[in-house]
Amino acid sequence: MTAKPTLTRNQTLVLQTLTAAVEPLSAYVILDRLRGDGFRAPLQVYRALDKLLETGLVHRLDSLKAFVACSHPHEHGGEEMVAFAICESCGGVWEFSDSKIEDRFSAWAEAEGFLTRTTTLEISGLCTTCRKRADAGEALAAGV
Amino acid sequence: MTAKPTLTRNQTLVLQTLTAAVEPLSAYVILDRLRGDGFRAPLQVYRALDKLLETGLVHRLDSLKAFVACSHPHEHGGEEMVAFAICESCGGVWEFSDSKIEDRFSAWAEAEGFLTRTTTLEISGLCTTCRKRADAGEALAAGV
DNA sequence: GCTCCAATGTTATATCATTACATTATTTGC
DNA sequence: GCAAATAATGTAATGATATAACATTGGAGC
Repeated sequence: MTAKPTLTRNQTLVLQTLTAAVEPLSAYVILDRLRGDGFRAPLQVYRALDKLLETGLVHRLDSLKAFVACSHPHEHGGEEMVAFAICESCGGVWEFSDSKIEDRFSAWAEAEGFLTRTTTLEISGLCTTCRKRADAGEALAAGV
Repeated sequence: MTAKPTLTRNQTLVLQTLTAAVEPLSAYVILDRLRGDGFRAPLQVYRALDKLLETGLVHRLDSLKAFVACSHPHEHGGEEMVAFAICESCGGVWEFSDSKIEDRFSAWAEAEGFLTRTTTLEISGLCTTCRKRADAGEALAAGV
């Protein structure tokens, strides 16, 4: 909805840093990676993040206290309910949305008269790759 | 599943504090409320919380960095996927679960080979009471 | 009593986030 | 263009949340 939000220098740098990273990054890690670009204080990162979160270009993973670039190529700033799967082993994040999930939350909210503003939907565990590796490791440890 | 976990003194005190509170409490607020009972350091609270979280008697609301006593009278320590609605205005929390939501997350996980360990499902907004109050306030402000 | 292990106490520190205020850029109206 | 208004930035200090490390205590089982 927000039509092409032109980003400032700091916002661009923060977004680039997140986009280049494979894992979610904490604000302080972002800060460290941008010291070469003149960043000196956490607030520079947090302020850029605030704007990026507003426009939906970045998401905050509450369960990790970390940030990721939005992987949805399509719309930004929308109201779509988005969920994340986070691998505890490799740190990978999968962003997905499911209209049925959204429907059920909406149904609950409507029944209760609750007006939903923001959502935090995160599941943590092991991704398929790490799960297989863990299984192999356990098998080895068990002497199989 | 965990059959009647006998709580220690500190765990009991922390749980009582959370149960008595109407809103979620941060660890440091819990600490302050228990100073009269001899609590002196954050770790005393966090350690008690760790155990209470393990057994499912308490939940952590990641989006608030705060803790609430579990309102489910039935089973504890179970694997049930539980969701929370949090009112940004009054601080109230509603705990609910929906097997359809659970099913959809499970379906996604199964399709991706993801092994779910923990979930964070939180929606924030306005509860029905606060929403009505807000509407009334706006109407007033608009001079209606 | 002794041993083992879980729980506790205590200090220090790590990590995450915001307040407050001064300064610089950018836009807007004229 | 130019001044006023607004948004973004810089900087220092502080607040809020969480954990590490290590010493001590308290029971359960023998």
